[in-house]
Amino acid sequence: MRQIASEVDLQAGALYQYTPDKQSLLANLMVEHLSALLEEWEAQDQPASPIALLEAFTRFHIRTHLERPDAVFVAQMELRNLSPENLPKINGLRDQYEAILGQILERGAGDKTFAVPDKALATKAILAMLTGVTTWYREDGRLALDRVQRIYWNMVRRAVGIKGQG
Amino acid sequence: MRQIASEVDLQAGALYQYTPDKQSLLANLMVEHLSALLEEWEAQDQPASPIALLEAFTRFHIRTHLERPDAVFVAQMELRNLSPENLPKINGLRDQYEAILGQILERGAGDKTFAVPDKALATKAILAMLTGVTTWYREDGRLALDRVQRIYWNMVRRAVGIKGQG
DNA sequence: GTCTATACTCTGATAGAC
DNA sequence: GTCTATCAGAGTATAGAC
Repeated sequence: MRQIASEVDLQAGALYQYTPDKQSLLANLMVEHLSALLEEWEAQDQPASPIALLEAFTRFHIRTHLERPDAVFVAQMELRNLSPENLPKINGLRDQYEAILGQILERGAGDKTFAVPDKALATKAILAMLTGVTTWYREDGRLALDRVQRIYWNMVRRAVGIKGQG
Repeated sequence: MRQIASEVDLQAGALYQYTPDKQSLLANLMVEHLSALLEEWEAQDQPASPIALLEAFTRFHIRTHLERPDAVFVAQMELRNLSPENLPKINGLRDQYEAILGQILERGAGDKTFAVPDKALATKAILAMLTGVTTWYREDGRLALDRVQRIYWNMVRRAVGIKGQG
């Protein structure tokens, strides 16, 4: 709390005007992060075809996660510090987000565009792969965002068994 | 330290017979974890063909990581708590491990068995995908290890552009 | 090699003045 | 709404007895 206060040029005690305690602060950060992702996806143009939709989601996930490295870091590293009261709420939001990809895979598998033997597992695998960009991406690195998105989309596309283009 | 001591039925002070301080304890845990992975891979039978080698690595990574969930958790979550002296050593070991997969992709790309546009990126993407199993796998869950290995291998195989089998 | 006791520091949170 | 001052507890680590 003292470190946070110092970042905003306050004394630690003054923070308690803005949060009842540290746990609420953490939980709210995570709720806002996940809610923002969900809302931003909803607000986006969503293509009709499963392939275009999967590509849109892939690019969306990479872009949004690289835009907020701090929030992503907190959401990943501080899960274990959520109280038993707050954990279910955050897990619910994570499940909602995961369900977006799950449903895309479902649709693509339904009309035989994708070949995924286990949709739940493929969902988790793809999300882990995509979220992984946040661990190595540097804005001043050798790869521009669009190039990263292309390369990952190429792997996702092949992982779900879409034919063509090698 | 008090929690650790209690787990082994000691008082906190007694732990300092076994480690000079907490930071060394953490660093040693990580070094041993990563070294064990490297040694275990070296000791394994290593197929000659890139495809068989990639499958062997995929199954190896999943199996070993599911065998030591605690070590994997610590290695992922406590990186940020390594001192500037210890961080480079651990990063070096991580790089060594990553290089195993990197070289496999290199070989497969060299003889045109794989089609990977960016080897460094594919390495990171595949590792993130595979390591992700530790976040959801439960021993009493619906999927046996071998089934998980098969499904992931199927996705890895396709992600690197190996033809056939859908 | 383990214990008890303790030094010292840091932490989250509260009280009361302004 | 922010400050100073402070509390109670926990943290790592050390000292000295056994």
